[in-house]
Amino acid sequence: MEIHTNIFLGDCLDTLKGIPDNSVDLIFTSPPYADQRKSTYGGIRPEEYVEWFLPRSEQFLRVLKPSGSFVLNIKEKVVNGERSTYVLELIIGMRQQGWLWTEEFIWHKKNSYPGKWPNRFRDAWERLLQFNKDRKFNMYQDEVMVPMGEWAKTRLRKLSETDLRRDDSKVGSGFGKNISNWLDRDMAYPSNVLHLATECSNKSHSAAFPEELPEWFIKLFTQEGDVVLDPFLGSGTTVKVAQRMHRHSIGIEILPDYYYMVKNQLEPSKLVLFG
Amino acid sequence: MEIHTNIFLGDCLDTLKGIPDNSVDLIFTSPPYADQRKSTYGGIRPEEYVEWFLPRSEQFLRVLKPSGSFVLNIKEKVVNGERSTYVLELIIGMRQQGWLWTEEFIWHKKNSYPGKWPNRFRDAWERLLQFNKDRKFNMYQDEVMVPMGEWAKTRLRKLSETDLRRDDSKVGSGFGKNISNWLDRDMAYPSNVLHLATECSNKSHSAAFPEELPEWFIKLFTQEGDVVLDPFLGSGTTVKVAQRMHRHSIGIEILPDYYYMVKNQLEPSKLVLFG
DNA sequence: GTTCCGCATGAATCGATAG
DNA sequence: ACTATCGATTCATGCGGAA
Repeated sequence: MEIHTNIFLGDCLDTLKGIPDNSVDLIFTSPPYADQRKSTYGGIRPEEYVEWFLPRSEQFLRVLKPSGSFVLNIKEKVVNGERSTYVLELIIGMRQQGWLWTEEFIWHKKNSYPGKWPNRFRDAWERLLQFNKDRKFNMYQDEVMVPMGEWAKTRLRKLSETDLRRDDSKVGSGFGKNISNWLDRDMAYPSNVLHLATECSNKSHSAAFPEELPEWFIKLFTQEGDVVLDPFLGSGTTVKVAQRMHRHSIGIEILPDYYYMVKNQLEPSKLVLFG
Repeated sequence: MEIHTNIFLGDCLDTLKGIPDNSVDLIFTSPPYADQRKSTYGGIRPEEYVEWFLPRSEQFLRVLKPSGSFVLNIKEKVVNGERSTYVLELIIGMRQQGWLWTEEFIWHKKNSYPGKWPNRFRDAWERLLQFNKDRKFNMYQDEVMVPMGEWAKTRLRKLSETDLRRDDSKVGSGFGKNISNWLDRDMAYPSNVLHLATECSNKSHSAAFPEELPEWFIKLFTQEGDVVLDPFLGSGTTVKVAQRMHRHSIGIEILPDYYYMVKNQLEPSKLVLFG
């Protein structure tokens, strides 16, 4: 199967108009945060953020399949000693647009940026807002199971005997599905809190998020051959991970520097055999 | 110094009118969440939550000292497959009321309620919203420093003040002192993510939150002799902890059953020497 | 006294069933 | 159609009794 990784140079508001309705399985992105300093990337001011974002999320809504999900990594800045409210207003605005606000995951950054302020601690978490188009959407929970706590080890010893007997009878009837069910007993489903370290800075291009972040949501919300979109590509982490995981992907970036950097780093489209 | 622990039976909207302006150093509370605890509290519906809460938070704003903080423990429930937005609207409404939304702490509940659903993982976190009246407020960061390193996190997370004292008296010479030396060596400031387990099972009266939660914020935002208010007292965790920590406290509870239960559990006002 | 094991129990959420 | 109630699912924790 050939995996297509297409990246575009431009504003996603315009570029997305060339993307058909209902064609994307997962949108994962970390947009430029609102920033006081006009000079930096994007440089949208907090008070303008919602009106800047909503026309774009309208396009996201259009291109997303009804079975797909939109995961938005965002965190409000501190402005004048207060947390800004633009993320709250954004959620409310997107719901009026037709989005369903399904869930808010927390990304707990284990090694957050150090620092000390008189009236504030280090900010060690970010929001991962999950939006959907429809109440029924694809979710492959088994793909992200995690090892259980300590007590499982002692539990398993006792269970194993009856399990084996059950497995034997099942095997006799020709189906071994229960084996994996029981073997998976040391695995549990995760919660809506993710513990990931921020990417170490020994890489030349510091990304906004570690590869584990898009990887987790790509596993959770897509299968191989599905289409992943990142409309604010940045350093390209999302499409790199998508390509590695055998998902088609579309990336859009407004800044030429980032665009060409990502383009050079990506492997060319190629045949990928799997099965 | 005598520590006063006053609890009132009634709706805080009315009861607070007897409390003077600018007289409270910390408000820590966990109001009944929308549609939760219906059997006991009647259950405020999500659509009515903001208009129910705002008149009360107006009183909170009045009684809080300019140097004080208001910490609100809350989490929105899922309604018809979506997260409700009443908490977001509440934040926006309180800012219009004059509150500053200084920070949002995350309480990561390591032992969240179990369950499996096709489109959702277990909810393992709650919000701890910090509001202030003024940009300058009291914050005693050194009081909540934590040991550094992985080993320290697991070993000492639960080491409360009483535990430390017990170690000292038990060993007398060597071990306790080693621990405290080691404690002093590399302490770090915490972040805005708190890891605490919920209290469950066989405690005499299960509280909505563990004692560590009010304890942490009482340490952070007050000194001995300051005044702590919990306008939705519930099982009384906040005032019990405040009393133990030598802070004056005011608790208000609308349900007679809870009120009398807490009243019976509290130690009578007494002379407390500290220095 | 320790360590180990069993068990109850949560600020949950969904889907089906009933008025 | 819209609301209220109920059963099923599931995992970390702390207590109490047992080895």
